[in-house]
Amino acid sequence: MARQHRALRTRQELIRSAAEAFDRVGYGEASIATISSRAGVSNGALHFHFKNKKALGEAVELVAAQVLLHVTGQVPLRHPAPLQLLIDTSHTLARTLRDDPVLRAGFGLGCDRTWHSVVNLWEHWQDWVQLMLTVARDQGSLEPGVAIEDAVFTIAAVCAGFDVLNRTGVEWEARRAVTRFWRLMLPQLSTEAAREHLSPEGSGAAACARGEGWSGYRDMAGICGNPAYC
Amino acid sequence: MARQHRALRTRQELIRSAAEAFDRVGYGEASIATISSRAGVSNGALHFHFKNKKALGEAVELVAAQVLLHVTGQVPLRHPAPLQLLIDTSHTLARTLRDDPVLRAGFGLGCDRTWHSVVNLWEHWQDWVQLMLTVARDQGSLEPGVAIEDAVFTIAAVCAGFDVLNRTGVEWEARRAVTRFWRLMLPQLSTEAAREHLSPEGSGAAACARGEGWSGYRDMAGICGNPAYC
Amino acid sequence: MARQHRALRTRQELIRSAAEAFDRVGYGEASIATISSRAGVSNGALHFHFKNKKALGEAVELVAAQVLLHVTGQVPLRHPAPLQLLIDTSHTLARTLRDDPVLRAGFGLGCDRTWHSVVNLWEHWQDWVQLMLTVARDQGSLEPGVAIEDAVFTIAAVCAGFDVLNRTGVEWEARRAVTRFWRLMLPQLSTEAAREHLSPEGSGAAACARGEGWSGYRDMAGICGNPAYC
Amino acid sequence: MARQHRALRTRQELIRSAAEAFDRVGYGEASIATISSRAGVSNGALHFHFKNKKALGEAVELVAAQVLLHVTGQVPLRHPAPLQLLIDTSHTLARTLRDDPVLRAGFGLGCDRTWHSVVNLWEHWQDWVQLMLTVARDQGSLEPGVAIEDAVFTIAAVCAGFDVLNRTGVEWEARRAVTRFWRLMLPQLSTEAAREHLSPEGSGAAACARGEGWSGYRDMAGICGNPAYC
DNA sequence: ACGGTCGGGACGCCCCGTTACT
DNA sequence: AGTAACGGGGCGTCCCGACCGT
Repeated sequence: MARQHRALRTRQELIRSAAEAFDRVGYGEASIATISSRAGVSNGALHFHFKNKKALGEAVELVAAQVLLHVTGQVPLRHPAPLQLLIDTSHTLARTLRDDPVLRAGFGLGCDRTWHSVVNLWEHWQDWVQLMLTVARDQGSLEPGVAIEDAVFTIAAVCAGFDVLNRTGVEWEARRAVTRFWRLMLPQLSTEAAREHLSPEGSGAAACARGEGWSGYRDMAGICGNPAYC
Repeated sequence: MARQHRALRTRQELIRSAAEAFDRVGYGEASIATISSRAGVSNGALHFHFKNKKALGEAVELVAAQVLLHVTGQVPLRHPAPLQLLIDTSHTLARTLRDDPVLRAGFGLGCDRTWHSVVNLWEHWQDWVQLMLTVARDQGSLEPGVAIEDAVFTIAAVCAGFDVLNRTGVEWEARRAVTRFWRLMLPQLSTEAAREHLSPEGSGAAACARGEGWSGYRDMAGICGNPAYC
Repeated sequence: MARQHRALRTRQELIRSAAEAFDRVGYGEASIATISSRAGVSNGALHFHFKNKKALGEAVELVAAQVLLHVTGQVPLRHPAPLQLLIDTSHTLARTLRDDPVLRAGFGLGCDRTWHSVVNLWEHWQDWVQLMLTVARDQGSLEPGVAIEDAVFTIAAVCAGFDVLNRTGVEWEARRAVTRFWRLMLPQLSTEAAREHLSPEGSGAAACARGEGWSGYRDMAGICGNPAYC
Repeated sequence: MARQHRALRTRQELIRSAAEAFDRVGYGEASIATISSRAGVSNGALHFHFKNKKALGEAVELVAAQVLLHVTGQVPLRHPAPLQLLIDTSHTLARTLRDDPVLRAGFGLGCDRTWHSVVNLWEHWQDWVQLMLTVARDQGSLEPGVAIEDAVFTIAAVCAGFDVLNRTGVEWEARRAVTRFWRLMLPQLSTEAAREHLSPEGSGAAACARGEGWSGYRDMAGICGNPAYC
């Protein structure tokens, strides 16, 4: 039992270390020697837990997918303000993307030519955005003139773009960039009536301002409780 | 003289081959053996023209920068319709990005963790967008309510996002995606008066529909005429 | 435990093989592929034990230094006949230099333009000669007229010269050459009284004649017991 | 004719450059690219004059042999003071060895494991020493007790040793070292009568003190007049 | 004749992912 | 779970030749 606990920890450390390495230099350039040493275990230990480098990469992707699911949360089909939820979640995504190496690695692997993804996180995100917009339309808070597909593409692209631009070293505060986007897009998207109850900087702004950022591996530990991945 | 011509050809082939390889598997994973063989020359020839793999990467980036300059063209400070020019150029960029491996490689290197860029194409593009919006504002065709910076960030991010989404394997037609974006954004950006003269699918739509896509290395040959880069 | 024994053997084989290669073609020309194959292990095994070719060279030098220390032995400050000890040791050095590839490689690296030494064996030897002559002077068996420094330089140079001349392919028996030198030099160096107890061909001549040459890697194994070097 | 003159110059530059390179890093490590560039010509030019690297090495060795011949000069069988001539020449050799890269390279190649010599300069020198001692014996200025062979070996070894020790980076002034050696050896070698006319520091000491060192490539140019070598 | 430009292969060193055997 | 070892390439360098100007 105690031993299994230790093994779990080792796997988590390995996944974290791998994610950081993938995020830093990409999948291909990340050496498993570095990964294992940064995780504080030996080469042999890594190959005990993960057959391959590929298996390790898949594990990282799967955990990242879990994290993304955790960010989007359970989608209430009858949410009172779906557009605001969309805004808030986009902010959370940007923040998590900044702070959680695993999630960042997961999205990074998605456009890493060195790696063949098994899950497409951007597609997941895109689907979720589409779902929210559909809910908004049903609920009547979406401006009738806009085509949902147009909005979905645009929103997904912007999020992906922020991520890329982050990687290129351009200096900007992600939070502000997202706010800027919504400020510009919101009037176009929402009906006049709904607009005044929406805040582009996120309704949970206060919480964020208090510094409640990424919650560390506490969450991932929960996710990793799923024996299938860790 | 004839010999110089041959060397020039070799360099161009090398740059093209390198760009394709970088685009396919990223800088780090692209082996120079593959690059040289795909260019139809030997390893020795490659190292005769480029001291390093790094030097090769820099050459690709510089040529890509030239291509981008060629896409954006000379910016006429007194353009009759800057917003339309912005739209058209964004379409051209998307198309070129789809068809020209060198440009694609150039942007790809920008977010390749394996590579340390010397030029930031996204920044160039961002600057150009900002310039156009500023011109539009001066000219009065930009809606007074929007902050230029908000728009710049959004537009740049969308373009980058389209590029990334392309890489992730999501299937969509780039042309349509760009059009979708402008259809959504334009009403917000332009004044009522200017709006009716703007077409989100690009004013040169006819030309594009005729299949006048990327013109091959004819252009690059011209660019490479500059002895500083090739 | 048994594994450590195997690793030790591998390292020893590698050092021996490297020394032979360095001695044969010099540091720069000695390919690590040859070294590892001649040691009966793979390329990877070599790099497991030695980070670099440089590290391998340093190991060879350090082991050679140990061997030299073993040849000079513990210097008894109150030796009954320091001059005879000097003579005997010079013979031993010449013999070991002929038979032990590691020591030969160590001295060879010292004047290999391809290699930057970390220890200077010739300097060590020179210091030891100086020490012996000083002891001889204190003891009164050194002719008062000779300056110690003159003798040190000469003796050191002769030893080095024998080594070089060996390498040039000139055929001569080292033993005889050393004897010739002492026969010529001894009358000048020692006092009349001491002279008749000194034999230029070495006091252990009988042992040498019996063919008790270099003892193989038995000694080196002992030296390599020191975990710092092997 | 003028062209031939130019070609001669090129060959000389090449040989000089090669000698310096060989002396610096040894034959194997000296790249012909470096050699040709340091000579101010292109790779192609080098291969026009010398078929391959080996031919270049042989040329260096032959020129060095010429230089050595120039140092030893014509041996007068009836020299008034052969021992003094020996001393003087050994000093000249040491000085030239210090100053002339070609000669140094020649001797260096002799013990370069990377290179298979075609001429053995040390043997040449050894033969010359033997000749001088024989002349001295005939003339009666050599102490009857010493065996010529003993002396030859010793003297040759000392000279070679000085050269090696120089390479190892031990700091000493060559001139003084040679003097030390003769001061020690001379009383043993020469008859009582001859001894007082011999100076260990060389009879041409004054000239040397005036700084008349190595005469530059003026000599080599003469030597290289021999079309067989250059 | 003399020499420069361009290109071809062959290795050399090092690193990496992976695997047996404890 | 860790130690030791394997084999495959990757990059860079090197020696050389083929071809073309003067």
